[in-house]
Amino acid sequence: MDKQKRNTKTKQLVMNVLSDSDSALCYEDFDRRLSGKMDRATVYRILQGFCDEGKVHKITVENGRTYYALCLHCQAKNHNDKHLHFRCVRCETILCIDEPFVIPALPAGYRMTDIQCLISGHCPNCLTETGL
Amino acid sequence: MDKQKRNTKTKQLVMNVLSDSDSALCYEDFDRRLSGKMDRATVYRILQGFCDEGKVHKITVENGRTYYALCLHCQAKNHNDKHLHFRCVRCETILCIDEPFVIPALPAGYRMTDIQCLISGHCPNCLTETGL
DNA sequence: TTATTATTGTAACTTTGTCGCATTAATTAA
DNA sequence: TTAATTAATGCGACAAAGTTACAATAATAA
Repeated sequence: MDKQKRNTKTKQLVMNVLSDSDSALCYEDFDRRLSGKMDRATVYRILQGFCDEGKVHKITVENGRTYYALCLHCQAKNHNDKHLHFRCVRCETILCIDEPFVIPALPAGYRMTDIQCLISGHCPNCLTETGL
Repeated sequence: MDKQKRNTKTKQLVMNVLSDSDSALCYEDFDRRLSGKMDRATVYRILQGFCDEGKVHKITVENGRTYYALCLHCQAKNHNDKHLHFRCVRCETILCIDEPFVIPALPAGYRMTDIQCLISGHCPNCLTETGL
């Protein structure tokens, strides 16, 4: 029997932050946007809850931080599959690339349940700004 | 002017641990295999040095840990490209898949410099053991 | 053998994230 | 509307990952 969830003010606030952003956010981002008014443990718990519900997905980045993004296009059932993420090495923005991509084949004997693909590089904005 | 590197005993020990393993290792693994005799900061510094030299590459995993693996097949120049890694969710082994894979295309305006692709699932050994 | 300086160990520190527990508040029943 | 139930929150303590400053040590070159 699952615990039933409650629709609290804090959850709404976190969800608003997610909705208002077009890129993935790490804890620091949430803390800043919530003006430090919400406890760290609460933020993490709420985000983890959203992940468990399939509303949000996690992106683990080389800087050791975890980023969270709303699952808009992949809300359906297999929201764990086919995630392609992009990280700009200049402005450090992390975002979801919504275009489908070819999932790499594994050698015989392996079974895939999830795939995380993170491409680093320059986003369009930083490319123009640096003139690369 | 780059600092010149020195070939120290500690570096050799760390390199031996890497060579003796057929999977990627996290700090905890190094510490265990080195019997806790080497300082944490030293281990991290040496591993970071190997990464900078292109001998080793990093894999960042959802558990928040960083794994390190010898760059055997991709030793050449563009060792950052085309990495496909596999993580067994049962035995927690992380390894490099040496087969080439199709690098996903980015939308126009983006430039890729690196790609990290981590596939989670069951490895052949755990598949047989669990009878899945 | 000596001088130079890269490397190491130590300790302190930062950041990320988790956990137990008392308190608060959302929901349900009365 | 009020009272009862229990999910959710805030707090504090904690653990793990990783970094940094600095003094001591040890490769390398002279």
